[in-house]
Amino acid sequence: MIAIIQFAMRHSKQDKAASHERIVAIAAARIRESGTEQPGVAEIMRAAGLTHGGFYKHFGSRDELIAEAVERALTDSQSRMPGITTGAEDPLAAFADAYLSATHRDDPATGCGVVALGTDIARVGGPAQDAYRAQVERYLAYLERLLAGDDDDDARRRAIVTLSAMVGAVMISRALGPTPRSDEILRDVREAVRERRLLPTRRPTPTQADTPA
Amino acid sequence: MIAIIQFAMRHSKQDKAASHERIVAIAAARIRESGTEQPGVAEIMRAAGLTHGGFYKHFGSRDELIAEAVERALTDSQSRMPGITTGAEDPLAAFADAYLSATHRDDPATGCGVVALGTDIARVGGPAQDAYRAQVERYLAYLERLLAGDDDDDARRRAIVTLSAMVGAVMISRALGPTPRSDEILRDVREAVRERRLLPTRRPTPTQADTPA
DNA sequence: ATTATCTATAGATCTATAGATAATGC
DNA sequence: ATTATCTATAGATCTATAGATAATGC
Repeated sequence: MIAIIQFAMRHSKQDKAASHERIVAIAAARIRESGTEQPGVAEIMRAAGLTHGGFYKHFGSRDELIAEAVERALTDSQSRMPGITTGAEDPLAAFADAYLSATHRDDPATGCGVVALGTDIARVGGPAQDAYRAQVERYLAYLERLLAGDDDDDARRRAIVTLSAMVGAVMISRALGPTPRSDEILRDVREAVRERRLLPTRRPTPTQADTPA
Repeated sequence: MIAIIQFAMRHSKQDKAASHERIVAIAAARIRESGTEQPGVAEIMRAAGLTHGGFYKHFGSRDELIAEAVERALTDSQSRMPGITTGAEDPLAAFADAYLSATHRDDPATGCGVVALGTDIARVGGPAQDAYRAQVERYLAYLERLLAGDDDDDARRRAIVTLSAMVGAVMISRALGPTPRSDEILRDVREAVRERRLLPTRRPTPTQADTPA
């Protein structure tokens, strides 16, 4: 009665590893798009070309997959960093251009996990939160290195302000959708980062307003 | 057999309005804590001192409540703004102090919806997204006003960069939890905003590095 | 009489489990 | 023989609905 076309059902250990990898990769993309709660086991397995019943031979629970997927989502962006910046004349500018692009805004699934999972991570906690902390540290170390070489040693503070502005800009621009205001936000923050005008050395002019109007 | 103590069951129109209000207020808090998907109808109604069955006399669907709750969550923060800044010697500093505080980080339920709902809003869409856009506009207009009066008319761009940094800092600090790094991020961005060192006028010194090391 | 709320439940969906099936690998 | 995957389903949870109950308000 019911004819189900069954193609490519493999059973080797190698194939199991490939299945596991596919499940995690798909989950890592889906949770960046839709959060850690929305995608169900059945949907993820279907997208991996499998049925939901086999899921528990790969993971002890849905939570276990989500933890692994969060880690993957966060290291994903990191692994794409060298391709963006190596060989660039101005690595910071290249990074800002890629991070604060409409492409990044419009495709959270393949983008930075620090933005996409920002509001979910505190609710998940555990190893996923550790992975988040580690990725923030990597970003800060990276930005600090790129921002050093200026005339004072405030690179750490500049890295913090720069990361905050970049992450905030992408989150807000995504929430707005592809509107002119959204483009404007990406562009203004991109230029501020490129021109290194976030937390620059205090201007020498003593005309600082102590009491604002 | 089953004794249920039934207290304060009222039925006036006035009480219905009060119930509606309570449901929305509770939902607005819960979605900032846990996202727009997690809190269920039954849980929200229980928190409002009601049973889940009565819900559909107040709202056509759960989605309808969520839309109203998102709008409430976003205007909530706006309505608390005057109390923070009016009468302050430096309103921008007062705003930065409140926004980039550990208190705000540690209590999303009563905090800014632009941060708390940032990753959810694009998924919800509709009137909720319009409410988000409106709140971003209000923040930008407010910051632009506070940042004007400097020596150039870049206030709009500074408002964009400032809002991005503030929103990003609170989101990241929340994701990290109450750690030293988290405190550091809040503090550094707070000081950068207070000192108006985000996108200040380009320094007059012509020693700008055109070709970075 | 009207209606705000309550109790009870239908229907859908989701996680997790049990047992069957069809490959791999000794 | 082992095991990766499949089919089928139990159990829990959630939205939404139906009908009962107990107030308000004419």
